[in-house]
Amino acid sequence: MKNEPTKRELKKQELKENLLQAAKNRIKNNGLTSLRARDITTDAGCALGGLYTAYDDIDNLVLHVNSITLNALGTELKAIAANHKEPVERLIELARGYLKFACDNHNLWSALFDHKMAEGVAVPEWHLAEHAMLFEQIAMPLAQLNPELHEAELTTLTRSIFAAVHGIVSISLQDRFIAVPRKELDTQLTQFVEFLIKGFEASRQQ
Amino acid sequence: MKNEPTKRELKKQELKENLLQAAKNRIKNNGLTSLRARDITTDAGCALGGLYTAYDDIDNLVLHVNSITLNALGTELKAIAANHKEPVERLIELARGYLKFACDNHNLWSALFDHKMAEGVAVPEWHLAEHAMLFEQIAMPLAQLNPELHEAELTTLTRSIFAAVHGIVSISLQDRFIAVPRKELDTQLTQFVEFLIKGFEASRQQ
DNA sequence: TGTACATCAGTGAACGCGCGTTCACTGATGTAC
DNA sequence: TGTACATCAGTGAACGCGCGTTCACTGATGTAC
Repeated sequence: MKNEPTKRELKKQELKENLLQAAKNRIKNNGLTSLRARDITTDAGCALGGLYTAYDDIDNLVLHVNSITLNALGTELKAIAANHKEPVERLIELARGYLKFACDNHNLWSALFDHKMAEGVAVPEWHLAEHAMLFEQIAMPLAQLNPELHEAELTTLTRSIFAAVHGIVSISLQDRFIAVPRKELDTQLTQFVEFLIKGFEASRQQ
Repeated sequence: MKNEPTKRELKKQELKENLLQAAKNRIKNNGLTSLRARDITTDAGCALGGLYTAYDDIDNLVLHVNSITLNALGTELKAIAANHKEPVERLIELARGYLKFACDNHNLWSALFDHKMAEGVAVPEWHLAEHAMLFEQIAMPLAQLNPELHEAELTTLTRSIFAAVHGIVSISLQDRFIAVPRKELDTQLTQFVEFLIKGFEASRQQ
């Protein structure tokens, strides 16, 4: 017969969840850099050592927070895709959605890119799959726009467009460079993606 | 009368230079993350404390290394600009040059972006000026392409193009994502900038 | 030029702090009868 | 259902390490006469 979750298992699950939420909120409010095990466990209401019964180490915990973030982003982008069927429009709205998400969740979003795995430790498979899901959102309208595109070309183009949009969003949100008002940034990004698609279509028609 | 540099001043200058080169080579070979004061001073042939007679702290030393890197990049880009007068071609070659530089000086180039100033400490003016010099290289051919562009538009467009190219180069050189062969990357980047300019010109002619 | 003193760049051992991780212990939960 | 024992999740003090920075000291360089 199927095992009921025991009281022990329930408590463990609850602890994991508490730690996860505590870590997420810490990152959200103070950024990844200042994340400390002691703060997380204090917030989660358990002892310092408790963290290590629930997760292998802090890296592992951060990975799970990033997973939540990535899925939240995925959900938003999928909603956008559902609301904009026309491919060009969809691509533009996806870019705008990405900017919005990055602005609204600045620290969580930064953690996605700032977090480096310990040397020689590979990113787990399930996390890579979550990345792929996002790329899929860009690849679909692109394929629709150019049905004759080969698989390899599509992958390449998807990557480049993501990287370009990410680059623009990224540079604008860094303190390193002069901040641009959110509204203006949105306009710029929209324009940029329009240029890009226009250029892409133009070169196709030659 | 003008003071000759004393023997003391000469030695001090030599020490500064040794430390600078040692730090640069450490970053070049092992990356910014694993940079340690002890390694630098060992390599430079001075005692640990010596570092603090020449530079305020490690951050300051890294800033000077980044300055060297930025100027090396600037020199290469200027040479490219000099060799390609036609604006579209020049923009493409600048992008390719940026990719080449990033590949050839991976760790030094990464340090440019990975290095964060200590909280609340601003990047010094002279270093910001070095940034501006690079943007200038992009802005010039863009202005040539569209003489009627306003100052603000030009700045904006320059930033976006830099950010997009940087994003593509950046994502390709991170271990996080699957590596793309250098040669192929070069082709992709060239294509991408071509699209961009084509789209930009098309939207101008409307 | 030579001597005696003053300065200060450079030394390196020691400090100090942050902080992730461990581990001997304990008390709540589970199991056997 | 109740009792006695076994297990193991969770505890938190202590460990350990890395590493930037300091500071009392010294020996080379500079200065005064």
